[in-house]
Amino acid sequence: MTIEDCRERFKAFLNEGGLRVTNQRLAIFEAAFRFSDHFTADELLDHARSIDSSVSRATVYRSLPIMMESGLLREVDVGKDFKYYRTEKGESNQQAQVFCVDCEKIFEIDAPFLEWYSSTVSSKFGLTPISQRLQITAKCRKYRETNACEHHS
Amino acid sequence: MTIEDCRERFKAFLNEGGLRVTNQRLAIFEAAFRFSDHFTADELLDHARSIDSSVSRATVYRSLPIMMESGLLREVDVGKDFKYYRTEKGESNQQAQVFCVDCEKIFEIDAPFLEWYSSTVSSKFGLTPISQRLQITAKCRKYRETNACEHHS
DNA sequence: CTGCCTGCAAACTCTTTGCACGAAT
DNA sequence: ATTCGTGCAAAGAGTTTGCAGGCAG
Repeated sequence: MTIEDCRERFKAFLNEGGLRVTNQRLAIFEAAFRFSDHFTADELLDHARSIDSSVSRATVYRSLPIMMESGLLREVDVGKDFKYYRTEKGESNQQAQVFCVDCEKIFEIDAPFLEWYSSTVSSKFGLTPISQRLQITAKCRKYRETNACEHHS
Repeated sequence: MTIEDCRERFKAFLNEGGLRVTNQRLAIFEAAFRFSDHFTADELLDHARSIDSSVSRATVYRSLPIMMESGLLREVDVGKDFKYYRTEKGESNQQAQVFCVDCEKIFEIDAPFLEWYSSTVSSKFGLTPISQRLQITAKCRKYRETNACEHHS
């Protein structure tokens, strides 16, 4: 999906839900989609303000759930005390994250077995899976030695 | 490992690290090992206080990292704004969690492939895995309908 | 005795919320 | 004209930390 597709989908989602298409919401949308990568709520606020300086922190936090419900945003929890987000442009939903505690980057990889495995396991407990995530925490020796690494997430 | 083994291991860990064996630390240890299941920092505080009423919240929070370093405690993050903990009595470290959003219980299951998979993936990025977790979020239809379920974690 | 440990309370971080004003439909 | 949306500032939750006194070694 192109960003134009996503923007239309976002507007459609707002309309369908009786939600209003405001400049702030659009600015937050644009800011989110300018990240090629994971970002935090704080970083999103910065970028959104560079597009529309009136955007407030509260509106960012109020918009995040909306974008997640629309399926355009995904929350990534790596066990820190804040969350990362990532736009969802229609890729596979069966991904795992490798989070490096040294360079603090997040790498996404395909894990095609995840969904199958989750439903197999859940059904044993009489449960229905909503989502699954495989998260690997790792360290980077190169970064520890040189305080830099060529990784890009 | 029996709880006695674990207690000795804990004391040994403290001694080796030049840390002191205080009544509070022992009370927190005992409290943790009386849980057969996952618990929160708050619940741990309650139980520890029933053993030694002088235990404070601060000491609980200061003890948790120590117990994790000793390998006797594991942190379980289910994406809520607080963390769960679980004592580690020497079982497999290759487990996945199924977290039910309805009854809020956590089910642990063996996932023997996890470690292998993690190191395979991490090495592609030049990283060394520290830990991995597969976490499945699920819903319980029975609980939603009857507000009760017979699950036990 | 020495210095790590402790309880207390305040501080911190990220996130959420109440309120009155402002803007989309 | 209606409502929903917004910014601001304060509240909230869980966790961490500075400090003065306390206890283990």
